[in-house]
Amino acid sequence: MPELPEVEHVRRTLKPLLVGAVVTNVQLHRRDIVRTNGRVRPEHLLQGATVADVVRHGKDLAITANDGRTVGVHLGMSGWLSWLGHGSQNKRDEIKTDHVHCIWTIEGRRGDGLLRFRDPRRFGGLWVYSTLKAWRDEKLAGRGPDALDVTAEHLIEALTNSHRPIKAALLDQAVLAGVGNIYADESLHAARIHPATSAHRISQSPELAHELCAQLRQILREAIRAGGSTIRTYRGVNGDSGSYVQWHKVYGRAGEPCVRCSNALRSMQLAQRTTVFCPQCQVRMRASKRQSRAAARS
DNA sequence: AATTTCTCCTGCAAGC
DNA sequence: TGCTTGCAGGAGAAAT
Repeated sequence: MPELPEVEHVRRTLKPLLVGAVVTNVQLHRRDIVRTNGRVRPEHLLQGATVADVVRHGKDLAITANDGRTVGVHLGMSGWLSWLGHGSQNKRDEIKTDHVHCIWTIEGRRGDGLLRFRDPRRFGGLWVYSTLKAWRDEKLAGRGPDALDVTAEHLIEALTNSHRPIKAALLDQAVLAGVGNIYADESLHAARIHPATSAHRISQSPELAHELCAQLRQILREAIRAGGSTIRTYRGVNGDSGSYVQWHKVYGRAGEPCVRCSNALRSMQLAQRTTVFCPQCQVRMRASKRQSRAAARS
């Protein structure tokens, strides 16, 4: 389940391998993994191009060429970009050849290799654009700011008058981009906020908004440093597992004692997601009786 | 209009 | 052992 830290780890690994390299061949094994309408030619998927950059916003990735051609990549739930170079250590990749939908042949300064897009569940996909700007304008349309750059002021502004649970708001890519189930739960626990707390309550308290923002950004930075979180299937470009799972305080730990207060962590369904939290030290802020009556009247 | 639920998909694990 | 069932969830569409 690649979220911002996993996608950023992929980007950082991929960038030095691809920038300045030439895409000499493209094999598309499944037409429908490219989500753009119309005919797909190898040139659309960068055949013949020299890679200029690998960029990211939230969970979205883009490989862009010197002439502007850009391929957007979203890993969805089970997407995996892997590098198979000369003398590659990527043994796992050599075994898993099923569900490989696209293979790019790369000739680069760091050596030649194959870049593969594998996605068993196909929640992910590829998008083609003629410019990087088109990717930003179309694919990123409606996305909130990248979670690494989000400010408390933005959260306050975006959550004013929002009455859904704060957890649902954090998962909404229009509010901020890059947070999924793992890092939503982890940041709410770190900030001692109950996941069912109404979002506008956060925006009413600058202190809480700043705390949530600071915890979220710190957790994301630490997770990037650890190479992300490997739950089941996620692997880095070279087949490496993300080690941030060992730092998870709540995700996947229902029933275990809270590291802060030793109370048993609980699990609940929220925004159609399994949500793990500590009922003891994650305080739910409820509306006062007077506010509830006022809300009922309006 | 804001918010929730549904839908897509496969692999894995638990239960019988 | 082999079957069925349930669960995992990103994000856009559909429903409320």
